[in-house]
Amino acid sequence: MAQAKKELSDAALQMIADRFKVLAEPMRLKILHTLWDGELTVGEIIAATTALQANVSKHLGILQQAGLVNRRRDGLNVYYRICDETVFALCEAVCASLHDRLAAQIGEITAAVPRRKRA
Amino acid sequence: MAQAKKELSDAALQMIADRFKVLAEPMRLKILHTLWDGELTVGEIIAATTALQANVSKHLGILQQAGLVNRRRDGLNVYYRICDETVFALCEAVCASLHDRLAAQIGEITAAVPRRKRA
DNA sequence: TTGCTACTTAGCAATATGGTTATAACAGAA
DNA sequence: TTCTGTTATAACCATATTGCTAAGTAGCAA
Repeated sequence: MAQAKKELSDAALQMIADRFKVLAEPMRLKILHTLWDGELTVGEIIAATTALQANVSKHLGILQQAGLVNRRRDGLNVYYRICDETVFALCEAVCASLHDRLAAQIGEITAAVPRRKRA
Repeated sequence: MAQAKKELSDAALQMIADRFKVLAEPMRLKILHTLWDGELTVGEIIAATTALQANVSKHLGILQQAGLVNRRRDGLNVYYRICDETVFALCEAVCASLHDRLAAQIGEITAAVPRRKRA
């Protein structure tokens, strides 16, 4: 998995960090989650997230500027969709990692707990 | 790639965002980069990153709390190493995505540039 | 034009974070 | 013990970000 180390300039590090930063907000993840199965209008995203319209719009702008979602106007509605496939892989990798970590912690604490009704 | 959508609680979204947030700082990425090939002491990391000792120590603490690096004391020195393999995959996926996006933008702007010495 | 709906942007307050400096804690040697 | 080298923590300042409210823009219909 771990390839040989390559040189990384400060500019490159900044770009990578910026990409992670876009994904580092629960509300943006929630929005991406609503878009998981396909494109939606802003109104539909607002309804699905129960967030204020101005916030959703701002976050969508950030996601678009990062190149993660695409914008399409159709009459009064604006449709957004995920256009960067790595979003799925990134989120799933993080979820898997978090799961593994918590599972390991459960194992450790379980061993320390006096048996009460360990199934 | 995109699996069927699952339910995600706010707590889950927060955990995922927190993980991304840990990776969303250039200095932490730089530290992880120095650890790419194996464990190093704090002093070695400081030398490799040319950052202040207090910063490196603080960032290492954040990385450790997130479960991304491991801490091992040996005499006066403390060794850190990457202990979450997903770090590699995440960074490489982001780099690939950034590369693709920039390459696409190059293609678009190239078509708009009056041919000067397009090789 | 006016009016309506859908969405975006501007400005503000509160919170959070990173870098810096200074100090503290830890481990070993003398 | 004292001294030294290594790492961690505390306190502060400056910056950045989020969510909120309010105002503005875009497209369509009458």
